[in-house]
Amino acid sequence: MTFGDHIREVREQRRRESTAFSVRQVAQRIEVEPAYLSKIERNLVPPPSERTIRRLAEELHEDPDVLLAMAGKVSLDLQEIIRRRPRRFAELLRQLREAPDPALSRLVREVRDGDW
Amino acid sequence: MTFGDHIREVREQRRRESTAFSVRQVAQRIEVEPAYLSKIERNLVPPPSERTIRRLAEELHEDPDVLLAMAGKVSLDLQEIIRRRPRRFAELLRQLREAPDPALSRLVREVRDGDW
DNA sequence: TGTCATGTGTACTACATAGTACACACTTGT
DNA sequence: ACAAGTGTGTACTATGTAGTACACATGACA
Repeated sequence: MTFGDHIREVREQRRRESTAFSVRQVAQRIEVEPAYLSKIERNLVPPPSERTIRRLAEELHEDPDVLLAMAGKVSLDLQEIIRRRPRRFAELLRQLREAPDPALSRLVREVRDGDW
Repeated sequence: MTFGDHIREVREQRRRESTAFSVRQVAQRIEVEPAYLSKIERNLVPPPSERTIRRLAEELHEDPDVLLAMAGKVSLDLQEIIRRRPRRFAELLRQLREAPDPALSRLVREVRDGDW
């Protein structure tokens, strides 16, 4: 599923409950032209900038990192973290590339809880 | 120190030993115009593309991830790893943002050795 | 002394990114 | 019936990215 398809689906879903989620109204709140949002949802243009994706995420209660990933992007703050210590983070990420999801999940939890 | 400064320094250093490291010769081997490499080294243009940075890294025996970081970029293969599981990797990286370097280093080692 | 390589200044270009602006046809509530 | 809101087609634009092409002055060296 493309970025545009997903946005359209989520927006329409919100719309069933609230009427305030027309293309025009959402576009106005995230400060882009309605025609542009329409094109995004129909995949007539590439996904928008990180800034616009973040506003969309907030408006639709979606995870910004997931939306960015669907758009083929990585959050600038994550890039910044990597850039500060490129060797260590590059090695860590490449080691974890093929890690099964439960293992990765456990690692995240352990790091969070300080058990390491 | 900027990307350009660093490249100039490393290239000149290699040159003291080998004569094959003039701007022109290196430029030819990495397949860019000499004038362009010259401008890169003097910071007259922004750092080049990932592709060109990788060729420079190989030519000068430098770590590509470090050069990319100096250029304000993150390797596309690392971005790809994050994009495949954005939630987990986003959380992991943000948790490790402030981790002291020895701790990070230990974690990398532990993951590498499978002690986890 | 001529030639050869060197570094660099200037001008230009192709393509991508991230949108805006406006008009139009259709539907819908009153 | 009509005003208001809706989604969208078309045309255009500004800025960034990633370079190329060529000419020129300088220095080395045989």
